[in-house]
Amino acid sequence: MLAWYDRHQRVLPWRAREGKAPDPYHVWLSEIMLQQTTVQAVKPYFEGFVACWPTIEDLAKAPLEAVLDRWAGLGYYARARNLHACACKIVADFGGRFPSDEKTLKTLPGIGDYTAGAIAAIAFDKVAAAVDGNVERVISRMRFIDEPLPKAKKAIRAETLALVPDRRAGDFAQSLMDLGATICTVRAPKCGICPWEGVCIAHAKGRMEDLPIKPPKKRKPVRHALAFWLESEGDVLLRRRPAKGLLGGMLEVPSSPWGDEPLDDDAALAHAPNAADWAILEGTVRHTFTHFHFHLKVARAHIRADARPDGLWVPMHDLDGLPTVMRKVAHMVQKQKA
DNA sequence: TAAGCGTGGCA
DNA sequence: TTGCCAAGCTT
Repeated sequence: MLAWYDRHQRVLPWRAREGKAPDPYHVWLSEIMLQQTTVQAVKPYFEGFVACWPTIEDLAKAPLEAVLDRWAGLGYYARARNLHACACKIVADFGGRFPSDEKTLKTLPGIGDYTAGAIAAIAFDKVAAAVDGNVERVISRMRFIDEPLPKAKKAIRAETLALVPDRRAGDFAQSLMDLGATICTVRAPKCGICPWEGVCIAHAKGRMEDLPIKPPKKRKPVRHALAFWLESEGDVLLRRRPAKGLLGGMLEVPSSPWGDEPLDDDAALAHAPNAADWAILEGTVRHTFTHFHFHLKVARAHIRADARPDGLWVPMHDLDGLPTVMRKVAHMVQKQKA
C-alpha cells in the first residue's frame, strides 16, 4: 500500500512536501474543511484561510464573523464556528500546539473519531485509524463486511486498525483515502489497476458495488418563503442569522418565516422590513439543504439613503460573505436587471 | 440512536 | 429534472 502511495499519491495543497514534516495547523484545517466535502471544493478555501490567517494564533485572534464570512459557500457552518472555538482553545489551553493523542484531540470542538485519528496519524505519525467514507468503502469491500452502516462501523474500524503499520501511519491513512477516491470509487471501481485486486473478497465475488450497505434515505419536504431585496444607492440590506441552527451566524437577505406552505403575496409582504413599493420578481430560487428543499420568491424595492431602516447595509459588489442560497438570490436580482 | 446540518458534481 | 453522495460532528 505504501509503495502504491509513493507512486500514485495526489498532490494536494495541505500535504507536506517530500521529506518535510507536516504542519499540524494545515492538517487540522484541511481535515475540518474536508468533512463531507470534496477536495475540489476545499482547495480555494484552504488557500484563502492560510493566506488570511497563516498561524493558528492569527485564526484565534480573528473575529468569528470574519471566519464565517470567509467560510461562506463551503457549507456546514457549524464547522466554522467549531474551527474558531478550537483555535481559541488550542491557543489558550495548549500553548498554541495541537495535542498528538486521539483521546485529547476528541475533546476539542469539531473533532470526532475520524478527525482525531486523521490528525494523530497524519500530523504526528501515531498508529491510528482514520475511518472516513472512503475507508468504509475500501475496507468493507476488501473484507466483505455486508452488515449495513452504521452498525458495520465497529468491525470496519477494527479491520482498519489491524492494517496500520508501525511506521508511516500517516501515509497509510492518506493512501487508503486516495485509493477510495481514485480507484475504489462508489460506482465503477477500477479494480483492474487496484493494488488490492488479489486480496479483495468483494472483487472475487463480483459484488464491489453492493458494498458498503447504507440505510435508505428519507424524502425531503419543501419549504417556502419570500425574500426582501432592499436597495439603496448601491447597498443592499442584509442581516445576520441567529448564532446556532441552519446557516447559524451567517449573513442573509431578510425574508418572511420559512414555512411548509407558500404564503400568498399580501401575507408574505407583511413581513417586509419596511413599507417600500415592493415588486415581486418572476421566477423562484430553488435550493436543497441537507433535509429539505427550499423555494424562495424574491421581492425587490429601492429607497433613498435617508429612509433606510436599521440593519446591515452592504455594497452590492461585496457579497462574498453570503451562503450559497443567498448568492442565488443576488444572482437572480442581477439577472432581472440585465 | 436518530436527526439536524450545505453544497456541488454527476448519472 | 431528480436523486445520490463526498475526507462527519453535535445534540
